[in-house]
Amino acid sequence: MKNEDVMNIAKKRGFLWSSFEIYSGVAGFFDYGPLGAILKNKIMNKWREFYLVGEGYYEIESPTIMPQEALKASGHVDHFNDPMTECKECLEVFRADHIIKEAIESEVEGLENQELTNILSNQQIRCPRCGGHLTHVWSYNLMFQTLIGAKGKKTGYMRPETAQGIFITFKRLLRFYRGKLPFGVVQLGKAYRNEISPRQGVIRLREFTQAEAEIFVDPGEKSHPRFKEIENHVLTLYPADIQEKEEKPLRLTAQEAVKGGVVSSEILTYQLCLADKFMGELGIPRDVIRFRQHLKTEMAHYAIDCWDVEIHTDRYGWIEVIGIADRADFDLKSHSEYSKEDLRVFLEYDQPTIVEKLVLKPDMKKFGPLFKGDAPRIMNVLKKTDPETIRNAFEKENSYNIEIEGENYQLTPDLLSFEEAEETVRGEKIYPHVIEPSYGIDRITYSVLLHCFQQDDDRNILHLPTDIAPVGVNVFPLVNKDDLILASEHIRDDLRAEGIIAELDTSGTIGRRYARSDEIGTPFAVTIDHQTLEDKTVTIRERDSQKQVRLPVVKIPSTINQLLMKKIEFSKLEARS
RNA sequence: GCGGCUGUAGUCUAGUCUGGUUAGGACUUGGGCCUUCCAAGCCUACGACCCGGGUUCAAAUCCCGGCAGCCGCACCA
Repeated sequence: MKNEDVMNIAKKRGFLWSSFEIYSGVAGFFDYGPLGAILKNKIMNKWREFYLVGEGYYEIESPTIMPQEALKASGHVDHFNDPMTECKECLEVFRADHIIKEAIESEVEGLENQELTNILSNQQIRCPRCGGHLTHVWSYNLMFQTLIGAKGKKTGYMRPETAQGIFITFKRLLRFYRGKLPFGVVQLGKAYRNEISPRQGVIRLREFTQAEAEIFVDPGEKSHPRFKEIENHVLTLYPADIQEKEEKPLRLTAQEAVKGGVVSSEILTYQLCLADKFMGELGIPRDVIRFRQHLKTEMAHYAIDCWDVEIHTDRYGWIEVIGIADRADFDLKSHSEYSKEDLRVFLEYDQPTIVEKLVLKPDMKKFGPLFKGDAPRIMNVLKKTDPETIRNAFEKENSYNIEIEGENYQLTPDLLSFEEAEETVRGEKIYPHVIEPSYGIDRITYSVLLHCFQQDDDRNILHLPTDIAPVGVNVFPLVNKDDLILASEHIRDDLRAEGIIAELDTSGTIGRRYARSDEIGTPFAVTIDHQTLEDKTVTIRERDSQKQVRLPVVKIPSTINQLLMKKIEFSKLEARS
């Protein structure tokens, strides 16, 4: 459907409102209204059904404010920081590093703003559009910065993604999973990016909700135990080379995608299928979903393979709603280096292997007195050096020099001896690779509204799947007579007691009530009429078919519940009655 | 961040150019009448000049600034 119609209805009926409206609003922020909040929660809960229940991944919740160090390690402090410059003449804004790179053809990544400013003036680089002078370089950081504590000495940022909370707590998680790969951890929550000029409604938000899973796997074992279950699942794949050739996307089964090397691994393909099934259960039609592989140029340097799940929209074209990446060992390695914590996993071999090894034996009686205070430092370096190198040096030059912080130390054969030793190696420590499906919940919610909405003549219908529709059932007295209203109230209360969100509407005529009910996507309506008072039966009306079935009042709550949970079909009820 | 266009009830809109009485209409919504199945009809009520400043006896209307939206540019690890 059309963006405009959907957004109008979303606004009118309480799904989505732009935030801070009475203060004229702030771009990039949206409120979920009463129905929107339920819908979003139901989508998130369905996600949990897939990943927590289905896959057995546990959920964690970490803070939305993160200290600078953590984001330094993740690369966000440096890479999320764009150096900008403005032309004083035509007022055009540019990325300073891009301009310089083009002008002098050398890499300037990682330079300070002052250095970039100096290069701009020294090299007399001018505005590429009008030749005007450029201003000093300033940083535009896409992270929201804040200060932690009363004295505000510690810099913090609103997290730009939920994933980092999982990587940072990896050691604890590994222990929780008793040290064995593979395992998955998920987090659902808010993330923040201070976009320069967000202008695409709920598609580009400054505060948005992510649902991310981090699946830690053995780098040598990227299969999936349940791949068999999905091997015939057909996906619409749009690989990088096909994009470059400007050809049409491929329709392949999961098995074909793996065998043909289209997707880099079984587990990644499994994740694509899972995402496809998820979108299907949200009522997104097949033909508006495709899986687009990142081009080499757009893929982060550490990623092995990355696929975006894209949904087609009339307004914004194909939009990314899910990113599924093989991030390799980048994050854990980086956090290991910055935090000095060992974030590796011990992988035990099937069979222990015995290796012949040269072992270095320093003669501490001579070593200590000779180097005195420096001895521990030298020992430290020696431990990291391959004994073979040292022995070779001794054979050639009868000495081996090491340099530590400018100081030079000479080691001679009398200080060290070598020994051949047998060592049993039971395994090795490795950084697991990370498979990351990352869902943009707001974009998905928007896509669901967009593609479930339908206009037939004058009738607006939101064809939401029954299990994510905000209101489960509406209860209507056919006409506003006291005894019918009273009976309706009882039925509504019975439905609520069953755990169903049920509403009573007595306003306007019956047709108007059905219309309102359809427009917010309520799958069923129960109508109370004169016959109800005589034989204790009511009708259930199905939103999509507009058909009605008459059932005894006592059966209503359980029947509606089963219909909503998709345990029975409405057409089966029809057949029975 | 830049430029152009725009901003009147929940929605669509008249009025703005050319300043002047109580800002008009339609739909929606609330209440009522009627009504025994899909936005019918009748009565009735609620509801708006984006915000701030300036000019003027007087500003929805003219001017300046801000905010927001749309379009184009730029940005989008």
